[in-house]
Amino acid sequence: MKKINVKKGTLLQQKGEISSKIYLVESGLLRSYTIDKKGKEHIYMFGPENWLVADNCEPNTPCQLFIDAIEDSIIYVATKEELLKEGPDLNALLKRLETMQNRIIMLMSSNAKERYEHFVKTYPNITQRVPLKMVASYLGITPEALSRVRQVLSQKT
Amino acid sequence: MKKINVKKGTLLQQKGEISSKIYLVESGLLRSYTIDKKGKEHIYMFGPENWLVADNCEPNTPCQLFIDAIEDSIIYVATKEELLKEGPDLNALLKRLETMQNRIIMLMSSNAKERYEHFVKTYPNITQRVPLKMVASYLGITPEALSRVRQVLSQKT
DNA sequence: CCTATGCATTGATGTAAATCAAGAAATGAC
DNA sequence: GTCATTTCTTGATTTACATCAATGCATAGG
Repeated sequence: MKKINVKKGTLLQQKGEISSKIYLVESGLLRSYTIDKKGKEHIYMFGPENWLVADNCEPNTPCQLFIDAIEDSIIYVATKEELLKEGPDLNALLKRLETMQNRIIMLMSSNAKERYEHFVKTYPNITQRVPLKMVASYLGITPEALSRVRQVLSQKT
Repeated sequence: MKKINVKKGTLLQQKGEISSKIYLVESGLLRSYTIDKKGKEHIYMFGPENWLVADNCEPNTPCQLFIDAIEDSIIYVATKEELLKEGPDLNALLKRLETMQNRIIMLMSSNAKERYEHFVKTYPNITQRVPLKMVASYLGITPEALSRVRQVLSQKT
């Protein structure tokens, strides 16, 4: 498990690579995202401190996700084989499944405003660290739509 | 790990229950779903033969999902504790993560037609076994929208 | 310091899908 | 079998959000 420093903007993994790695964030902020056929970016996950960032693709197939650093970060890198050998953290895996379940339910049932509220709950401390357009991309809405949602929410306070 | 027979329509688990179980489907078809505050149903997952159906909620907290049988089914039931003790199937877990990742990307980036095509790929053999309105609920669209999508797709063949 | 580049906001317009409504078809109960 | 209930389809209308476009603000680089 190698420890590395990366500068803001560093691309750690490209869509299409075969042996996608696992990244454990010690400090800083990563993001994983995909680009669809229309060239549009969709953020799959943010990786702040202590999060595990990875592409859960099948072994030995091209991965789907790009991973890069939104902030200068210190991260541990491991191959999936390494992690499997030493026995992965089951609790972390279950926690991950829970997060994804919540996200799926959110995406199926929520409008723009509810999605934003869900995001604030899931990532309480990173709203100020991430540009609005990335939050919008994570939520599956446009920056314009998110801007308007935040406007009405801020008027309520 | 108990083996049980359930009739079509049997409710195995309610939203709000504390000790949610794990269900391994031997034959038949289960579904897990939630009901939002407007009373609308959202299907989280179908469970055909050999699928594992479960609510990935935190231990000892109320679960989110209802689980019931869409067909007469034969299933194995286990508590999460049991499964953790005997060491869960890592490959199945990773496969599950992959499925969910694909679903999330689909929900963020696809329109009604693409969602339906994604569904047919993910569950090739159950389109005929599941009423249209449930497929629509799984895809996060209305039955009306799905009906229209299928109409234009069938004209193309 | 000034200018270029990217980001956020705001307004006008377009559009996919939701909602509402009614009828047809399928399914199930008796 | 008939009747009742649910599901599916089709059409008309509405709506939330996307798209397009313009402007204002930052931040970064020379």
